[in-house]
Amino acid sequence: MGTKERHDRERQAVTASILNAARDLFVAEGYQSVSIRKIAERIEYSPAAIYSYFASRDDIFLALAEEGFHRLDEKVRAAGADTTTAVDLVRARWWAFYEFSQEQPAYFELMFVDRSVPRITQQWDGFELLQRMLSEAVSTIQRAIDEGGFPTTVNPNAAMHMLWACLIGPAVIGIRHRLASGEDYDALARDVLDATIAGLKAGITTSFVSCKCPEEGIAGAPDADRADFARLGGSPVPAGVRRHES
Amino acid sequence: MGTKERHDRERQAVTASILNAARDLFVAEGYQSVSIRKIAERIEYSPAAIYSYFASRDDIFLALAEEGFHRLDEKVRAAGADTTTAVDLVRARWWAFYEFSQEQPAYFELMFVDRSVPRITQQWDGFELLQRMLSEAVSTIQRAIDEGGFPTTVNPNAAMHMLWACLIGPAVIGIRHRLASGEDYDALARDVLDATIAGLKAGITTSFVSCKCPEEGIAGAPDADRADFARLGGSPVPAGVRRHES
DNA sequence: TTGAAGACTGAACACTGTTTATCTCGACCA
DNA sequence: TGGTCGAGATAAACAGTGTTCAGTCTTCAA
Repeated sequence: MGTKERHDRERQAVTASILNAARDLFVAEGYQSVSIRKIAERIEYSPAAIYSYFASRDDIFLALAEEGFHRLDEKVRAAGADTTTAVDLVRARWWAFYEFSQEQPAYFELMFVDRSVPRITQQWDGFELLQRMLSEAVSTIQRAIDEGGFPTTVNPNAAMHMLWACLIGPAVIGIRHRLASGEDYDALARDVLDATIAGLKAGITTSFVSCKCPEEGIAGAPDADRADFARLGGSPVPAGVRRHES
Repeated sequence: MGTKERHDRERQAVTASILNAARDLFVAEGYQSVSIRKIAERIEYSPAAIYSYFASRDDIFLALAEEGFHRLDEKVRAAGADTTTAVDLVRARWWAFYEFSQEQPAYFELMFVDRSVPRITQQWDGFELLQRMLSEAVSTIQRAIDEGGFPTTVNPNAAMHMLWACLIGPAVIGIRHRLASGEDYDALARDVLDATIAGLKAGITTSFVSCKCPEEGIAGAPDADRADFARLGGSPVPAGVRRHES
């Protein structure tokens, strides 16, 4: 009885067409101007039909954010193939992270900058990928420490978070065109990356510690129910964001 | 004939009440949820009335952004009074920048993170203040170089941009709650600031150069008419943002 | 053949920023 | 004092938004 299978295939096809339409609009005009009605028009369905595939507009963006993490992962993995030292690999991969922000500003915005959209929790489909990307980044730094590129006093997890935090700045500045015309965005990002790596090499004492046991962290957090387990790409569901709730 | 003066005073009073209402909503709920109708309700005017005081919703936010730069300026000036070295003063003032982002997230968002809102050009009222803040930040770094806290190879303007860029990351991560619960936002920001300062002390070669003559920069830029002279807080007017233009 | 389940739609609700025609009222001049 | 002019405020409308819901229509199993 292949009817159910066919049904599932059809549902998947429509789901994919919604995501395709959303992605087209989103890459072309930025995600703020992607509306349910525009998507509906593209796929030749009524706006209401979309709500039997995605619970809300944000859920469409959540799916696109997952796609974004896949794209970022691919780009980062491809970077630094020609490097010899682990420190150079760290540099090349985090430079790729910055490049991604400028090549795919709409994705980057969704994944790291914008409010409320990617509600990334342990339940989220892309959570495992995210965890893998993070641990990969940490282990590359660990290799650099083992090779002697970074001092042994460097905490690889803190260093990973620092590189990430440092490069979000130049990325946001680039996406939002916050420099004077004539000033070089890439040069600023390069300087920031160099300074951070130099700072790590200089062996600063870091105070950032990551919570190894999320359950404990959640239980101990003051706003445990809201905070859930947001990480890097994710934010908790802000209270009162859904307009039509009350 | 005091009628004109009284008229002007009344206009100013209504303008102020619009800004007060906008600020109240904006600090309480974030600026995304500030609507013309909500402001109108607060000041007991019709929504349309607001348009004889501000040309658009964004112009209200532009005024609030200017206010934000004043607040930031005050906070930064007050910081580091107890420091002895210029490097410590640099650290204290940029730490104040980060603190401002967490204490006044709505202002910070408006000033540095969000799209399209602060269209800050040379014509803008707050431009002079911004220029003064920037040159103050640069000269503090220059003092640190003169004192021997930073190597003489450090370009103070590049260093200022680097510190700014580095701290925007932790600020955005904090505003958007992008860490796992249990992880310490302030610790991450502190580590980033320490690493950047350590990197500067280590004497990296910067490639960022600032355009000293904005006119030339504008003329030379590919999209000169759109780019104008956006700086730090500012972004050019994005094409087609105003919905009712065409 | 019937009934249930699912997909889809049109219309509506409650919003948003902004524009326009209209009206009111105070100030000025004759 | 009476008339006129203009600034300021408004109601209503326009075009858009996300979302919900009652109803229709198709498909499929019993």
